[in-house]
Amino acid sequence: MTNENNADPRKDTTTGQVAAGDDKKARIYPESKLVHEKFLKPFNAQETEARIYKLWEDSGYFNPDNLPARHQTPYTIVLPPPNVTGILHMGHAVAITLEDIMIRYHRMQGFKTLWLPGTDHAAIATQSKVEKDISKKEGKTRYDLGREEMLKRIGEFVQGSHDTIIKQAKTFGASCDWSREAFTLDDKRNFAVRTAFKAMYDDGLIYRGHRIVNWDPKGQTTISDDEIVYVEEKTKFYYFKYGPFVIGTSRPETKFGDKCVVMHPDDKRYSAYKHGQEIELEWINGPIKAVVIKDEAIDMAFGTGVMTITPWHSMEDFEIARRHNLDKEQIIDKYGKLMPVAGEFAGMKITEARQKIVDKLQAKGLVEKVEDYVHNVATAERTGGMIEPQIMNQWFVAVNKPFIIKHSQINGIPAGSTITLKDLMSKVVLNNQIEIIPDYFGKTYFHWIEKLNDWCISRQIWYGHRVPVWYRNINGQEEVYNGLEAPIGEGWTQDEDTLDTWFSSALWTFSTLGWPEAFDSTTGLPKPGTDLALFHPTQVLETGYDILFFWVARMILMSGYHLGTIPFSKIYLHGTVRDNQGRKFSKTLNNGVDPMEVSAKFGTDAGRMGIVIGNTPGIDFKFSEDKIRAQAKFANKIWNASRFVLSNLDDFDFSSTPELTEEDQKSMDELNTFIVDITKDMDEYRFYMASDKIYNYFWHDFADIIIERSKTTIFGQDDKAKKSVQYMTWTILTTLLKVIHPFMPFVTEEIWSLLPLTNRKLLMIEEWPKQK
RNA sequence: GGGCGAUUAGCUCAGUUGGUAGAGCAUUCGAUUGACGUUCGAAAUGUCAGAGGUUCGAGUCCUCUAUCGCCCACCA
Repeated sequence: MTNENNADPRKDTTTGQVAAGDDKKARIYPESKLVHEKFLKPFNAQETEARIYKLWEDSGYFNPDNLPARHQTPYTIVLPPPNVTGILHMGHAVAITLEDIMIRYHRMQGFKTLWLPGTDHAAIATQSKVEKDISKKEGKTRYDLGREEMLKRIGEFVQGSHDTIIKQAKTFGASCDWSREAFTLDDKRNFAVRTAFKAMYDDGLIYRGHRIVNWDPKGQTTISDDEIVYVEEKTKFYYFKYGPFVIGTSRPETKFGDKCVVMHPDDKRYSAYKHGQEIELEWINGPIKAVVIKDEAIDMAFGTGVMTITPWHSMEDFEIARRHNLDKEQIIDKYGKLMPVAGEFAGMKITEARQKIVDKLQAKGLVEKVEDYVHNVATAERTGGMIEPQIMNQWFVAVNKPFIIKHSQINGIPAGSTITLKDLMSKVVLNNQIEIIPDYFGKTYFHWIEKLNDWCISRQIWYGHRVPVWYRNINGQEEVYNGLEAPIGEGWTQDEDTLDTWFSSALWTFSTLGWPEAFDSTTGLPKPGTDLALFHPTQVLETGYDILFFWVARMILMSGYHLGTIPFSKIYLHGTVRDNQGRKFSKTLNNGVDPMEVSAKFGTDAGRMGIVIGNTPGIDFKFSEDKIRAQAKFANKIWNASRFVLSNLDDFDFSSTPELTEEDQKSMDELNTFIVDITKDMDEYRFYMASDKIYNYFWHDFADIIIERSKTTIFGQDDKAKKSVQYMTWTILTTLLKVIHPFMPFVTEEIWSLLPLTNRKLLMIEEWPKQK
């Protein structure tokens, strides 16, 4: 990382920062009135940033309500709420930078900009993090502590994470309206969740089903299909003699309850066996009776073309059993141990039982052969636990069930029409009401929707929104009640489960803007004058492509259903930030980079610019210190060029408009062309390109050519030409400071504050340069 | 198995509707006591993964192939 060729001992080769206490520069421009003494040293980001951020915060302009009158048209972004599981990493820094660029640009363009911040309680992720910490430090489980104490501990942890996150975001220059900050688990959001749940329950779109779900024995909770991560596993594939058949399996431990042997109806090898025929055979714990089932789901080419089924613990088997109305028996309990049906193996963990079962079958002469086998096993994203499908009572969102939409402003979906949630999700992207950047992610999106099954939303953890359903049992008759509040009467108990964290984040674009209070259910429109009416739908949703399904799609679902609108008109997807070798940042590799360190070392402006240039939407971005270091130099270049321009304006009349020389006029025309070009890039969300052009134009056109050339005139005798060049350099400098500001807000605002301006405003609310 | 993306200078990547190949970092040579301790000028390095096609013209559009990466999927 260090530059070994650099022999200058005064220079810190790691950061490029100049050692303090050297006043050499103080002698160069003692006579220039306009050059503030701060300019006598290189730009000092560390001294500047906190002070400038305070200036912005104190101005109140982060809050759209305080912006000057010219700001009328709303422009809204909701910050993807970071999980309160830890501190922000460079991926968050990219998001914050891009969103801040969008917000600052539009604020300068005169929009009424709202960037609404918040944090996400991240249910499972947070609870399992705190559980791990407690287990490590105190050797206790959540059951030792109990629900109340556990939630208290999580609350304390969350407060700490939250404060760090906010501090980090501010350090990175985020111009969020902190007065509107929200949390996915605060009271207002909880009310929004209960309201949303009830509406969908009443419409039959949320239902309780006794269905097969993804059970995580480690986390002791269900998870949704999207929270599964497939991990390649090398294991054995066993062939067992099963009466007259040979069956293949990778999971001998599930085979106790298998009383059905299934084959394809067209499989000629087994045409002698008829559907429904009973066969007596010797099995693990003695003789059993098995029924022959013919089903087209069987792949004749795989294994022997015959399999037994375990409907309780396999999605596919469950479906086969459902089709033929077969018994379903539980073999494995929720702790991953064998049930009494396993006989002598009961109570054993499946991992240890497997080999013992195979040994027994071997002893009975029932093992045909064993092969090596590589397959993908389902694990839980957060805990890493091996998913064990189980049949359970859980809550689901029905995505394929037709319902009548009450209110709709969505193109092609009139109010009162019958649709499904799936239709809702695909239509708005299909008809371009929502634009995805880059557009090819639309294909991925549709692909996902096509395969989408009902969304399991209940979780058996404690941290989260409690399922707003109450039960009571009177004379063996179960009553179920769903409402905004607990029912009146004796004997009701609330559902123990909590909701998937994405259920509350799916409401984020409108739960943060005053929904449901701000929504008029009679007209189907937001009540006039409310945040909801003003700022929703939002303009852009900027996030990583990795949560397109988890979050983005579900926001579209919820906004469409509850408000009859799109939640945002653009989706900007940034890539994953990787290290300079292209590896993901991870705790095990210990290659993480803390944005705070980047700011401390190179300055926030450099950090922001270095992660924006060349960061194409949808494409993974490699982080490198070299890129940041180059931009730290750029910040100083802006600083020095500003000093030079200022130092030659002592005798300039700022209220004058001198006649320009042909050459200076040409520079002004080129500036205009540049502004036109950049503005187009900004409007079309090509920040990776705009930033690169800005860097090049400032350094290699303005500094290297225009300023260099101006020196002859500045130090020459032609007074008219000098006035012209002074005007031209001053105009280009002030124009460029505005253009750079969204990208590098601190250094530009600091310079702006040192300029001899009349009618001084903060640069952050100056007008974006007009193109001629 | 299905889908998506990438492949451009030594490294990291831009290249917007097709019009003479670009930047940063690294390298080499030179300059630099009137903005720049973080400066300037110049140089070198590319059959734009490969093959075919469309076109007056292709890094860019189409087809196929290769390699790498990612996402999705209940093959027991």
